[in-house]
Amino acid sequence: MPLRRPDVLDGAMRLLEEEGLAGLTMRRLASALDVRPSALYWHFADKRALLDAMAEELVSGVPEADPALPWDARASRLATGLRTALRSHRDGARLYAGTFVARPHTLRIGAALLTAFTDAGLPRARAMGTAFTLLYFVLGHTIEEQAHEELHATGEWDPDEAAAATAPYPGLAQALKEYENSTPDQRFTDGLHNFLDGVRYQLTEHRGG
Amino acid sequence: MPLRRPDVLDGAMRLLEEEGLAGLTMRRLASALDVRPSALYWHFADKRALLDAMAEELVSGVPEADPALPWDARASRLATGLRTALRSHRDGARLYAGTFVARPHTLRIGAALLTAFTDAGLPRARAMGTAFTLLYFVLGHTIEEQAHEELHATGEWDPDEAAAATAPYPGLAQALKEYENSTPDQRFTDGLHNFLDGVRYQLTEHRGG
DNA sequence: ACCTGAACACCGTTCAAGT
DNA sequence: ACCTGAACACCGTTCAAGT
Repeated sequence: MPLRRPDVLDGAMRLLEEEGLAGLTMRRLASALDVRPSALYWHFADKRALLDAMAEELVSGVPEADPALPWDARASRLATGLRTALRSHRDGARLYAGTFVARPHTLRIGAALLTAFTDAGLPRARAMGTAFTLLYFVLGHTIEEQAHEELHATGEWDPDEAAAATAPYPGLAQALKEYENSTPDQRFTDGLHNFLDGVRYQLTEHRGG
Repeated sequence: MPLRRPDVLDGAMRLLEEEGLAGLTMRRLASALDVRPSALYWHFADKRALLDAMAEELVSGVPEADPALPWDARASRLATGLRTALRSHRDGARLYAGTFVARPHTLRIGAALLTAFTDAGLPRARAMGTAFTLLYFVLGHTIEEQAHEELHATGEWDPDEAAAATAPYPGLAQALKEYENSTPDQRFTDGLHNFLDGVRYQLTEHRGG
């Protein structure tokens, strides 16, 4: 039976898991699907289109935020849901960041975030900027998490080297150590709460001025 | 006269400007320097090492923050200085984000940011998280800026396509339009100020609790 | 509709050998 | 100390031709 577009997409997601983003090549994907490389170009115009579709697939499961919830709970759930989705595949955050374009699910999440912040009471342009800033936080944090995991998993992490590099800045070394005492989940939640507190602060400022 | 390490680095920075990150290959660099590709490997262990050195070069000019300044002015100057440095070369932000490792200037900037936030009164681990969050903002914002510029410069920007994509979300389309009415500088400054307001809010919270 | 065969124009990297 | 020559093991992509 012939290969279909979704089969190619599925194969690509599996290959990503096994080989990581750097190991995901059209030629390897073809051979995993038992087909010649040129066959893939029947289903996707080029590699970029495949990566875009993969990024879309990745965030397709981010749940809608219940509109009955208050704005901060909605923003919080969207951010957490996005992080979970990005973490659901190896190199997911980097894959997504590399294809950050206007596609249905991405727009859906962006629109929902925006609505949360306009509902909070921010003017539209500012709500847009706030939504972007939250996305930068989620992406940056999750990229960092996954890079960290990858380094440890592949045994590339050298504690001595890290210690040597931070030696000129003992305060930084100490702060990093304390920072890494908490779990990634905890650090993400803390950062998210600080962010939302910042938005609340903007709101009181606005009411006052 | 023979090629030296700094010559290779300089050539690479110039090639980045002309060709962008995707066009920066070892082979093209070699031919720009009038040398065979293998010659480059005498000066740099591999391409990754060259990119790391380029990223370091990029942020080497970020000025020290005057320690006499209040913490928020220091954080603000560091963030602005970093953005300026990243914007000083084509694809600078993407180059830097792709090599975000422990190198002297990067550590120097990180340590300075950390000190700003501990001086503000945040506990060490929280100050560290705050510093990371600010870095995510600067990187994310600058990557987005440069991607936007690149799309316009190469004529790949299609307003009709953009309009069609956001059509299902009129609120989003409208907010994006208003958001893009201001300059990138203004948007960056706004985001930065909101961020610093958030830190100030954390501080009052902390004093109270 | 979907795939193969064969090619094109590239990559990064290694390493013996040259000067 | 610095470079060449020559090769190895890859890439993404195109396109005529097959079924």
